[in-house]
Amino acid sequence: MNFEEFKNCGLRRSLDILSGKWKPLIFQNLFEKDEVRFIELWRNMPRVSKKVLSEQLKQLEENHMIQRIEVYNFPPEVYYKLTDKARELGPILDQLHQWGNELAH
Amino acid sequence: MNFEEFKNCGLRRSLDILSGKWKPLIFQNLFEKDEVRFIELWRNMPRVSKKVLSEQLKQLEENHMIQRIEVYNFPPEVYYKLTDKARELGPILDQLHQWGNELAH
DNA sequence: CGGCATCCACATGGATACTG
DNA sequence: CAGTATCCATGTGGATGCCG
Repeated sequence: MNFEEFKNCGLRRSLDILSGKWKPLIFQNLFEKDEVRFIELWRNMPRVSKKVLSEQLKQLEENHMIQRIEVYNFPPEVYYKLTDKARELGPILDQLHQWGNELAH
Repeated sequence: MNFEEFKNCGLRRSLDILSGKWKPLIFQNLFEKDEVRFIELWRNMPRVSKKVLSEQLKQLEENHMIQRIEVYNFPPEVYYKLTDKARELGPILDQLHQWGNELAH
């Protein structure tokens, strides 16, 4: 594999989608349920600002990993759910999780 | 999974090890052979400076993903090879690669 | 050859306040 | 409630040069 191939290779694309400090935790939260409301997601990761959480969700949406579902209320209600393609990542992330837990530290 | 658990969870650790612009390409090069010499590795990714390549290799070494083998010559010869633990990543990265290639783009 | 030193550009994420 | 706007600190990687 040379550099030009690498730029667009599947591995590079996958890791780019997963890159971001809070992405794995977002995935883990969304795997557990069908839909999760923004505020609930945020309460599960209180160390992140809403700005940053919004950014990461927007990136995941652009990458077709999540679907954004807005209910037109006041106050607003917005839910996020994983796409089918994202759910395929489940078993792979489980393996990474397992492998990482076996590391000495 | 709450935030405190997440900080040290296996998934976060795995992705941290893989994070870095050139890490996947380093892995792919090293998977193909037993040992690879520094200069050969560098020639396979000519868009990266030697400084950056060195940094990424050092991080991988600190994470016990590669072993650094130095031959005391002049000019110096340094080889890198994957550890057994790193080789376990092979099948997982293959799945990520496959999944990434199936994405519409 | 295999680094390291230096300097720099840009991206990422944090803190806070504000708004429809 | 679900964002945006603004400002800022830090980190990551690129460019170049030097050195044993």
